[in-house]
Order: sequence, then C-alpha cells, then structure tokens
Amino acid sequence: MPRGFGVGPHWWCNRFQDAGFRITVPRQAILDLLNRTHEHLSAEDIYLEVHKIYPAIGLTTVYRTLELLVNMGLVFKFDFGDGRARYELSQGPGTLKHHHHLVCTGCGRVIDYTEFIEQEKELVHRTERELSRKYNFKIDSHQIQFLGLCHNCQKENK
Amino acid sequence: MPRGFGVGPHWWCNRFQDAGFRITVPRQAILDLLNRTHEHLSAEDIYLEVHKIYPAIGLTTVYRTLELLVNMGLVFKFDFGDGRARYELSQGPGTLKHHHHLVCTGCGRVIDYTEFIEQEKELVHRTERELSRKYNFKIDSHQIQFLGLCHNCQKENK
DNA sequence: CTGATAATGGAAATCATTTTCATTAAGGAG
DNA sequence: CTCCTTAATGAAAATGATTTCCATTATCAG
Ligand SMILES: [Mn+2]
Ligand SMILES: [Mn+2]
Ligand SMILES: [Zn+2]
Ligand SMILES: [Zn+2]
Repeated sequence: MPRGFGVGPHWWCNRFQDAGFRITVPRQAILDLLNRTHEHLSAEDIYLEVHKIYPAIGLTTVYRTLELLVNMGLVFKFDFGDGRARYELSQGPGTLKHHHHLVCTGCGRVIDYTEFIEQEKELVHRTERELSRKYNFKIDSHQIQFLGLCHNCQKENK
Repeated sequence: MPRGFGVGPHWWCNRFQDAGFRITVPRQAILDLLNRTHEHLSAEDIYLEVHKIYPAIGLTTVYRTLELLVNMGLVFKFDFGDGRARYELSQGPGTLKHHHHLVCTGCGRVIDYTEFIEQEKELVHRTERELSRKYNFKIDSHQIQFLGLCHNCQKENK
C-alpha cells in the first residue's frame, strides 16, 4: 500500500516478471536494503532493518524471499560458521566485484577480498572444465573462504 | 570399561596427552570411526554408528568431542547446505590427500576432488601471503567448494 | 589404590528455519 | 477502473540441530 515506496522500475523487475513472480512491497523492501548495503546480513538483520521502514513485514516472508532470490541467482547465501545464514546481493550496480571471504574464527568478522581474483578465475575455469568432464557435474558457482584470526583476535590469544 | 576397545596407542594419543586432554572411550570410538570412513558424517551419523558398538554414548558427547577435535585441528567441519554440520578427519594414515568439494545442490551428494590441487596450492599460498600482509590476518585454513548439479540431478531438471 | 576433577549423558532449553493456515493484495481480464 | 484468481503474506506453531544444565562417572597423576 505505501504508494510510492521504492516504486521505480528497478533492474530486477524484469527478472521477476519474466519468471512470473509478483513484485510485492516486502520483496522490494528487501532488495532495496540488500542493494544499499555491503554487509553480510542475516535473515534477522534484514527483518529488523526492513521492519523500521515497513513494520508489517514478517520474518517468515524474509526467509521466503531470500530463498526465492537465491534460487533466482540474485543473492548469494553463505555460512560463516556462526549458526545463521548470511546473504549478499550477487549483481546490480553498487554490488562488489566478484570476491571471496576471509572469516575470523575468533570474532566472526568477515572481510571481502579481491586479490588474485584474476589468477583465481583462470584456475577456477580450468578446474570447472576438468571436473565437469570427469564427474559429469554441472557447476553453477563456487565459494572460497580463508579461515583464521583477524588483527584484533591475534593479540587476545597472546 | 570395555577393556581392550580400541586400546592400541593410536597416533592421536600424543596429541591428547600433550594438550592435557583425557583419552576416553567415547573419544576413541569417535576417532576410530572417523579414521575408518571417507564419508562426510554428521554428528547424528556418528552417534548412530558409534552407538552400535558402544551403546552408552550420548549425542551430547559426540557434539562435544567433535568440537574438541575441530579445535585441535584433527577434524574439519563443513557446511554443505543441508542444515547439519559434516565432519571429516584431517590427518592420519588412511586420510584422503588435501582436497576440496563438489556439492550437488539437487541431492546433496558431495564429491571429493583433488584435480589441480598443485596449481591451487601455489595460488593459495600467494593469496595467503598477500592477504596476511594486507589485512594483517593470520590464515589457518581454507575451504573451496563448487556448487552445481550431479549427473543424476541434471536429468531430473530436464 | 585413591582423590581431584575432567568428561559424560539424559533431559531441558535454545534458536534458526520451516510449516500451517487463514487473510491479503498483485495484476491480468473485462 | 473494478473484479477475480491465486500467489504472497504474516502470526503462530512445529521442527530439528545444537547447546546448556547438572548430577553421576571414569580418567589418570600421585
Ligand atoms: Mn562478501
Ligand atoms: Mn572430503
Ligand atoms: Zn577477529
Ligand atoms: Zn545430485
């Protein structure tokens, strides 16, 4: 109902229409939020944030929408080991370039990195080609993450 | 109490003694199982399997032991997206070489692969060096996984 | 062998995510 | 613009993996 919410025809509207999904207020609000942050938000983070501007939102809808977005390939879902899934927009203007993650096992901090992404791309492509052939496996995406201790957490453990 | 269970002084006994942890029957049983399988077992898988040979085991102990083993670096913990953690022995004879995973998003099947591990090692080392320096981040380990559809699941989706 | 206490296991508690189901609202047809 | 079909929503309850509590047990140094 909030006439004129995030109404402009965003880049994702076509994706929805083509797939036959309805463009609803909750979906727009969630996409708007993801589009405007670079953080790795949990479902609850998103619920709380969207709730501020659209209090009628339900946590269930957040989960459902995120699942839809992941299936559509618009959103990445990650597990950084803290017991809750984290989400990040995969495309669109304002989105970070292709990157991977550095996860601190001490405090949970996550750093996006893009170093060596070019060399990595090459290796990944070769590996994908080889694995697809050898295991007859159709590869859609990949995840790379380094686990360790961030600056702060290194001191604490002496 | 089962005198003569998996009693022989296994390779991990020193690790336990050095760290001041006790070598108990449940711990031995869990390590024995992990040592003898190449599967990616969940805590409950392990509980059920160990339960056959040592019925007194409790699920709580399985979780606690696995956490300990992960902290000691003897076991890897993975999330393949099916809502439960999976565990794999990280070292010892009989352990697979350094490898990564191919995860089917259709049926959950996980394939270990070692292709291009040598080239990968090089890249990983360079990346680690660079990231450690740039972000002052002490890297302990890394995970790489490819997501996609296995042979069977490709057909089903037409 | 014995004592201090680390480790265990059952039951209850947590907590993220999913399911259920009655209600609402996209959006195509008219 | 109004109607109508039905996809989408949200509150509440259910689920299911993992954690916490706490009384009891078993390891192992002395
Ligand atoms: Mn990121
Ligand atoms: Mn493996
Ligand atoms: Zn940290
Ligand atoms: Zn499959």
